[in-house]
Order: sequence, then structure tokens, then C-alpha cells
Amino acid sequence: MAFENTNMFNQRIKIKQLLSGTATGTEVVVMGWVRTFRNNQFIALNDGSTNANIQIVASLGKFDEAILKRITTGASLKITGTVVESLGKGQTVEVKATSIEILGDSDAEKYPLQPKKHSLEFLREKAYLRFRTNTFGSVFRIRHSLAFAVHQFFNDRGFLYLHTPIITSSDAEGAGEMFRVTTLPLEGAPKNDAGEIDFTQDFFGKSTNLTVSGQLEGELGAMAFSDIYTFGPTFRAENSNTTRHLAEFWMIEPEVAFNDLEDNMNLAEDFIKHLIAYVMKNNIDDLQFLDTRLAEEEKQLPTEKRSGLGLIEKLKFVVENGFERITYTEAIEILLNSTHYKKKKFTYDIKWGIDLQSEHERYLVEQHFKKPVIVTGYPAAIKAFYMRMNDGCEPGKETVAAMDILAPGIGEIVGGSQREERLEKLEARMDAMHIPLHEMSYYLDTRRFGSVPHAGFGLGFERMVQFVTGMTNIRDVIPFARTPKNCEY
RNA sequence: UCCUCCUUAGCUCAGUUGGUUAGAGCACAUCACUGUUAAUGAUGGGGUCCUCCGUUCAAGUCGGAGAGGGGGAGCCA
Repeated sequence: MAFENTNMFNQRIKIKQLLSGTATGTEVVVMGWVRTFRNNQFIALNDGSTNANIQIVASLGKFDEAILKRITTGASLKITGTVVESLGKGQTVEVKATSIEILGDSDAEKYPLQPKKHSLEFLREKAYLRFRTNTFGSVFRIRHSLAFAVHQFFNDRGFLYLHTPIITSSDAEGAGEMFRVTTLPLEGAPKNDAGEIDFTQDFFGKSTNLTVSGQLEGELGAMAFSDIYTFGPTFRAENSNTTRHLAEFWMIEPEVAFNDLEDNMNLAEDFIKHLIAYVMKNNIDDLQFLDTRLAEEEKQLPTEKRSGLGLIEKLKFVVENGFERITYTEAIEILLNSTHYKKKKFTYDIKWGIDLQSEHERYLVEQHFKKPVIVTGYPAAIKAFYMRMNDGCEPGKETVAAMDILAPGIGEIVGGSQREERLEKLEARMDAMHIPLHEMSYYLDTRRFGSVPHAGFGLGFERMVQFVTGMTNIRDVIPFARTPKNCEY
């Protein structure tokens, strides 16, 4: 029996487990942080395993005043006690304490978190403590589940998780401004004959940066393992100050040999649905909390700004319905025929060849289709060099086999394409876009030796977390956000 | 980077046409009460009104510059 093992008897039980049906009369040890201490008798204790607190009862007169004084919001405790049916109304069971040990004090006057609602902006500045709030507890448990579901999805389909490098020497991807990585001194860096900084003397003997995407390396892996994915941090030094951009963010990039654009879309749609379904199955408590929170927040908004669907309703809808699939050309036609356009309500003009603006994407997703939309066949002129040229295009209206998935409230959540596997066409495109071929010969080699049709996409992990949690600011879905002028903790 | 709004107690906010000692709720401290649910009641402490410069007899309030933050746009995931 477990009771013969004193270690077992002392072992901590997580609050989530305790609340999910521990028999009354059981002796338990729980540890956690004090959320509130009511009536000098009732401790709401939380250990992060769930938003639900366990109520600890410190019966009057049984404990030292000196100990009770130290039970303050934020303090950490070790409680030994008995699980009993609760006499109060807020919970079914509680723990009647037989011993209370203060593990760590928390000066009530200085502890920043109070048992009340704080603004997200305030908590953002206290990012090291916000995990202890219900909102961020839910957000980061869901973030964890999503990360796990990513690996589960690909593993179940026989994909290989490829670790692509963080430091790269390639700067030809054009995905954005890069952070330089160097050990050269800022003052008095060595110069070459041309007066430029001499990177041959740098750590790697050449100019290096933090990666903006693992895609090119991912393609190299797919040319051997057929199905790979990457999942790691990426870095963009863009001066973007928005609710959906970070300087350091996590991206998932599957790359699949022998897939065409259609396969690619199917994979992306299945993937997104799997992630949502996983969270709905495993984090329903946290979703419910966020759903309620969001509904209360929406009450403050004017009617026209409300989303109409609750968070869980929205997720359920996405899982159960097919994404709308349209071509770029069709999208332009829908926009041109919209009353919104005819009433001149768009700021940016619309004609074939433009890149779709946020307002256009939002109209398609939120007004016209009211569901996620996959747009394919963008003009070649506005897309990256590695995207496959569509055959048989009208001259001047060349398109590529690209696809973007647009989600309500977030905009572009996935960007992908079938890749150009034909060497001559790829070289011609790179030439036209002034991409130095010699620096990319490793990449071009995949087209020289056993090139195959292949396709892949990138999904911004934080944007996915935003979509699932309903958090409107991307800084609130990553533990420690890195944005322009902000790198705290 | 551009547009726009904001900055008053630890937090959330009020502060009238510029006027004398800048307020509230919560938090915190003390006391009371004791099956509470963000406990309750009483009392108390707590302020660089973001910073600098200017206008004025007088600036939290008006003007200028700067800093920080929110929202939107661009770039993108």
C-alpha cells in the first residue's frame, strides 16, 4: 500500500488532480501560491495546474497568529491536511489544514498583484508575475497544449522534426530586416581594402544573422525525408509596432516533397483544425474562462465592433466547416463588386496586381465569407522568388502557386506555396529579382539533383495562440515579448 | 516609420470657464467580526498630477518640445 511509503505520503498532489475527484478523508500535501486569504480562515491556493483554486481551511484558533499573519497574497505555502466536503457554497471539496508551512513570504504592501482585475497593459510590464493571473494561466497552458499538438499532428503523419539553424549566413530570403550576429567590436571593427567592415575576421568568417525563416533549410530536408517540419524561433528586425508582430516569434514550417498546392492547402487546413480540436478537448476549462473574459470585454465595445460569435463557438465553427478557397483574381472581383467598394469605404484602391491590404483581407474574411479563407494564385510580382510560376498565364498577369490563409481577427495566419522545382525557371526568377545565384548554389543544387515538386507553408505560432485564446495583442500570448524598444527580462 | 489617443495614489479612474488644503473605489496598515467566495464594517497612512520649457497674479487644467504606453496603418507570420 502507498501508505507504507512515507515518501508517497509526503508527495505533493497537484490541485488539478486533487479537484478532479480525490476521495474525502484522504490525507494530502498541496503546495502553491496564495491568491486570497479570506476571513483569516480561508486560503485560496493556486499551483498553476488549473485556474481553479483549492480552498484551504485554517480553523480558528488552531494556528499561530504569527503564521496567519504571513499568509498574504503571493506567499507560497506547503499545506498538509485532509480532503473534506466543503461547508461553503463556492466549492465541493476543500482541505482542512493540519499543518501550514510558509515556504516563501510575500510582502503584501509591495506585491504588485492584487485580488482584483488588472489591465493587460499593467500586467505586460509585470510579465514575470502575470503567469500567476487567471488570464495568463489559461493563455500559457493553452500555448503549451498547442505546441504539443503541433508535434503530435506531424509525428502521427510520419513527418520528421528538422532543427534548422538559428544563426544563418543567408540573407537572400527577403523575409524582412535581420538581426546581425557578430563578435566584432562596435568601435574600430576591422576594415577591408574597400573600407567596408571585414567580416572574414568575424567569428564565422562571414557576415551572419539570426534566421528569419527555416524554410530554405527545410526544403533541403524534404529532399531526403519527404516530409519534414520545423518549429522554432525566428527573428525579424522590422520596426513593426502592431498587435500582431514580434521581433522574436515562433514559426512552424512544414515542407513536403511530392505535394502540390492542393495537398498543401489540405495539410494546412487539417493542421489548423487539429490544433483547435486538441485544445477544445484538453483545455476546455481554460477556454471557458477566456470565453467569459472575452464576452465581458466585448460588452464594453460598440455593437458594430463586436464579433458576434463567442470564442468557443468560433473555434467550433472553424473545426466543423471547410475553409473558403478562392483565387486572388476572384478575391479582386469580389472586392470590386462589393457595396463597400462602391461606397468608397476602402482606403486603398483595388485593381488586379495590388497586394491585398489588411482592410481587404478583413472584408473578405469578416464581412463576405465570415469564415477562414484561403487565397491562391497571387501575382508573381508581389511574391517571393521560390514560389512556383503558374503555367499558361496571360502575359502581364503571371501568377504563382501561393496560398495565404486568412483568419478572422488576425489576418494572415499561414503563408505558403508550391515551390519552383524547375531549375531554369527558378534561376530566371532569381536573376530578375537580383538575388545572387552564387550565394544560393546549395539551394539550387536541390533542383539539380533529383528535383521534385514540393510545397510547404509557415504558420505563425503566436498568431495561432491569439486565434485560439482570443487575445487581441500578440504580446500577451508569448511569455516575454520582444518588440521594438522592449526587451525586458 | 506614419496617423491618432492617452499619461493624476501601488492599481482602476474622477477632477467644471485656469483659483486657495487634488478626490473616489480597490489595495495596504490597525481594530472588530468569524463558513468566507475579489468576505464585511470602522479608522488610518499613502501624490515629482510623466519630464523640461513657456504663457499667466495663479497651471493637474492652456501652448511647445521630449519620453513612455494604447489603438490603427505599412511590412509580414
